[in-house]
Amino acid sequence: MRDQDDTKAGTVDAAETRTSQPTDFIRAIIAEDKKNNKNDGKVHTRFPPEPNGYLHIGHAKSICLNFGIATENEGGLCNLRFDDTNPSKEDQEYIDSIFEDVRWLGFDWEDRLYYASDYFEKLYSFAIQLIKEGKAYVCDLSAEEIRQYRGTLTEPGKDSPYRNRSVEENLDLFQRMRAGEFSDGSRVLRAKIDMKSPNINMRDPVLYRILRATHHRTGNAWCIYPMYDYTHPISDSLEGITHSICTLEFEDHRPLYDWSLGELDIFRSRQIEFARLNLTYTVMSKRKLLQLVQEGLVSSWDDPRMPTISGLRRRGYTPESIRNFCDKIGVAKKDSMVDIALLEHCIREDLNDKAPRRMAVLNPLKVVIDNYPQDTIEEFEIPNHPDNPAMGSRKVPFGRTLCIERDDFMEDPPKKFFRLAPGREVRLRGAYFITCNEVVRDEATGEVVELHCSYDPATRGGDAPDGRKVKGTIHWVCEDRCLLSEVRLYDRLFTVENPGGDKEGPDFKAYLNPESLSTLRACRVEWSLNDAKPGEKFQFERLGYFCVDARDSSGAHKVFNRTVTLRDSWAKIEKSIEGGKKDIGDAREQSRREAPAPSLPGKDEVTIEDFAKLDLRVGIVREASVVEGSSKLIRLMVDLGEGRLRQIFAGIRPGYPKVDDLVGHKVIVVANLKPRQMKFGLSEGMILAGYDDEKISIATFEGSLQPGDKVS
RNA sequence: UGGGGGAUCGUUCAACGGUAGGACAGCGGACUCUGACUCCGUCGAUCUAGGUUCAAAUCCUAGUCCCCCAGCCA
Repeated sequence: MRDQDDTKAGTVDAAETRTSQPTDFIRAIIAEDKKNNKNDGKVHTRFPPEPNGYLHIGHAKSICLNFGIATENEGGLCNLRFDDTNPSKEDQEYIDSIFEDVRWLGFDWEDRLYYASDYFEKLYSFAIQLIKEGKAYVCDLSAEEIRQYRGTLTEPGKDSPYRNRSVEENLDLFQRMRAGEFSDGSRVLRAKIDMKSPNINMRDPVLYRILRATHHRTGNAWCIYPMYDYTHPISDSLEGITHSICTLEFEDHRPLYDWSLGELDIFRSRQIEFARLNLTYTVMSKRKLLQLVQEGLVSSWDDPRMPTISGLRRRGYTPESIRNFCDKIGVAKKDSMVDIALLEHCIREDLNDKAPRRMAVLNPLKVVIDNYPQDTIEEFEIPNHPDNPAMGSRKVPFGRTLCIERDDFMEDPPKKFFRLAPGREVRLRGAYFITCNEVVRDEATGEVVELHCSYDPATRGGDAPDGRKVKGTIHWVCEDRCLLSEVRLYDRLFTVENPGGDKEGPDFKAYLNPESLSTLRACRVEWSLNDAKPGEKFQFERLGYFCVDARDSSGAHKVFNRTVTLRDSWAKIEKSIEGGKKDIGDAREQSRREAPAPSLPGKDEVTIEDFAKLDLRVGIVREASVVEGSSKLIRLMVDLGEGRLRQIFAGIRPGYPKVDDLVGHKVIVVANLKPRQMKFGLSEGMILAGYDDEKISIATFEGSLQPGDKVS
């Protein structure tokens, strides 16, 4: 079994690991109920997955909530119950994965494992009871007819012609449904409630359908299966669930939930709804995740790019980090989209303390230390953690030829580059100072293939006795004493924040990130990693956190998954240089060095820093139309390369009597403006334009710049 | 246009008639044998319009916007 150590966490007390005391409206309700001694002060929750897919981080939120509430309350309990009422979609494989995932997350249902299918017989009896009391009837309408009779959102439904069958006939028919006398879909059992209810769920909802499918637990014992809306409240009630916590979309099912318990006059569980978790740059619906798996867009449910628990586990996430994340996101009723950066923060926070440090070179560049003795290997004792001596140390071999990261050398470096360059001295982490003397390139391609350096023997261990400092420390491995490994670099699965957000327009798969996985097969990693176990986690210094892939590694051949990069302030500097902010950056430095510039009379000044906050982007006008009811506004739909168009209202109609002329123009858009709600709609940006009292014209662009490119 | 929900910094969660606070992200700086970590600083919000009140994110009225519901799925 993999990740044995993590699995042991199965007995942790979630209340103990809680770093703060989050309070939310659900816990407030429960506290209030306890105070009033409702249910004799007992708190009993449940986590009720349907075994038709793998659990994902959204389920983790629910698991942490339900099990968390149980452990926080004296005597509180949380059941695990499979909501297995639809055999056509469910599978034992999913059940097994759910066991593993819940346990791995650190929660324990003890002896309280239940299946809705265990209640089939009781559910049937309750149905008989409803029929006898005239509260349910067998309906012979086809699925299509039921839909028509149901009415619409704005029109009431019509009573089924079978609604007033006698109790005897209903009883007979329902018993024969169970006995298998009727074909699939030919009849259903419905609750008799109110076809005119404004709540569609109350328009005589279906309770049972005929479905000949082999159930993963009950086999072929049944050919009628109860519906969720009927099964769930009764299951909760039978288990004595005091607080039945579910997601927002079930809010308007609550009247039916309450109806079932009320009409049957059994223990009243209370349903409470909260907003499900959405995470940026991923999808969270089981349907979409299943699609990714089935269409081979990812390798499996536990592909490390998946937001599934098993994917996160394989990626190198720890249960603690996920629990902590669930604490931090809170619980509320507002639809929300949590920044995946918060998840990344949580795993960094955890692994920073736990992960031993190692050195690994992903894109090797050969370095020869010319003044180092031939055929000599020495060993450095390097601590496993800079702040925690208790984590010990390991020996790292060093020799005349080394590998360093290609990115750690630049022939013509910009000012802020602190790493190796011709004539520069840097520290090899834990070893020596070296100075680059010569660059060897491939004659044909011009590519740098080797560096010749000299080392200072006096700096052994990494410090210079003369007190001289170096700006940079880089990591390295000994070329003759290292491991050749495969490293998989993962990035976000989608290129847009909300890939499932388009109701019209492209399918979510159109936004898959083609660079979500890059596999490096010629990485040089430090010798000691030879002993690394599947699932074991490390920090590769200066690169990120990595774990040994539990599926594809074998003794000699190791595969490392990058869990998450380290925070990288150099990448930001680099990006700002490339992104065309260079001029502004330099100007910023300049303005700091120089005395304040003389003020311009009569003008309100903004600083260069203020101006730099504007995110100016190239946009292409795709649509333009006049705004009825406004003499000035034109409504523009502008392409900023974001995979959707932005609506922008611009007061430029006086300059553009023929709005169609605007279509196709490249314009400059202030892209990071807070959207403004206008009378005519939301305006998501501004277009730069020039004007005097009479004329107005927008600033347009020629040339090869593309939508979304930066302008400065 | 039926019913059910929801609107607070860029994001997310608080504040329950009495100083709008935290976390993440951003920005700036200090420190550093990881451009990591840590530390310090900083930016930044109550959907709109009225009303009640000494005092409103919170109460009232009227709007606006967003989400969910017409499976014999859950």
